[in-house]
Amino acid sequence: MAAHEAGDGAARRPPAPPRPTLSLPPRSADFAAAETSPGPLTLAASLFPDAPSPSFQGSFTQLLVGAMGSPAAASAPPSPFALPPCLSPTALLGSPALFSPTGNFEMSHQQALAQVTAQAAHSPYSMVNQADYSLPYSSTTTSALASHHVNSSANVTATQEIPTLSSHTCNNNIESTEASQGFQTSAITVDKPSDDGYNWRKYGQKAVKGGEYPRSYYKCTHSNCPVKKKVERSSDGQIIQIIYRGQHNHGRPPKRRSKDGGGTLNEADVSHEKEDASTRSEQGSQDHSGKFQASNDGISVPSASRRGDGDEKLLASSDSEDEVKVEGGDASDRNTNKRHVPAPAQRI
DNA sequence: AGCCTTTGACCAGCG
DNA sequence: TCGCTGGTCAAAGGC
Repeated sequence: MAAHEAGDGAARRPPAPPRPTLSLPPRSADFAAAETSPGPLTLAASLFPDAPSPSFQGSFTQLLVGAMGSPAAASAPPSPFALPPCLSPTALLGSPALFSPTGNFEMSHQQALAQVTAQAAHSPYSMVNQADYSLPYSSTTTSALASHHVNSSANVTATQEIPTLSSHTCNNNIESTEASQGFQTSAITVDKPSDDGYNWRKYGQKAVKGGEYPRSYYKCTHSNCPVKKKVERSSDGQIIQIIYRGQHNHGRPPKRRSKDGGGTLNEADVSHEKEDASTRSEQGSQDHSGKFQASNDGISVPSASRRGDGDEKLLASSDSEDEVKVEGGDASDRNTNKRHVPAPAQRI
């Protein structure tokens, strides 16, 4: 491999042809919608018109921050709970059980943890049964979530793709409250960051955050589909964070990989396909009326070195694009070092 | 043959 | 203005 690497650099780049796809305004056009959309709290409020926005917002933010395990949350009630995919903010929002009629959370973090972990246990995000989920969380992310559920911060920060969540599944699962139940934490890590039903092409990898976590960049291979995702892995290859950007402008393609028993669309696929269609149209309106944008770096990455370290920024910051962030693992000790290049990401 | 991964370089935003 | 950092490109190779 060194062969092509050697001559890869400057010779590959002729001097100056502007990159067609990159000659976009800052924050590429893919995410243009994000910039014109209201922030997360706006949507939150729109989802819960009955909820007095101030208290709701505060609670919502606290939940997010608490879930993220960010420094800001450290001073909050102990909140070592992890949000599994199903409990993305939107899922939470869509889960009336989590809210009092007044819009306040009625759950403690511990309660939430119980539900969360229960969902993780029941979640289909497993290597065994990787039924397609609308929200493309990786099985390995789930593994990370599960294995770290006690003391980790699994972040689910959602913006625009949230409507593709299979909230019905989540809500069903949320009924199960046995946190200790069935944590078959498969430590299996696959190179495919997530078999979410969509096809992804990796277009880049970079060591970020001091090189602790190699981040991989994926694009949806569907033509004209703007969706991208970033996948961060821990040194042991486990996915610790997935960040989705944009919306799929197409349905889930028929499964091609038969690795996990696929090959044909199973029932879940079909149902999600339908759901996708419906949620997409829903998204369309949502994009205009209010984009869920709880995600921002300040929240999702508990780091003192991140730009923006105040609660206010956590609340107000909305400069991130359409992102759905899934984070697993223990982030408590991240971001401490300056860049150092670790051993290359392990191939699994 | 076509698709995907790898990987160093380039580019832009930000402090 | 400069350096750092994150995001992306695109050739080469693999499957």
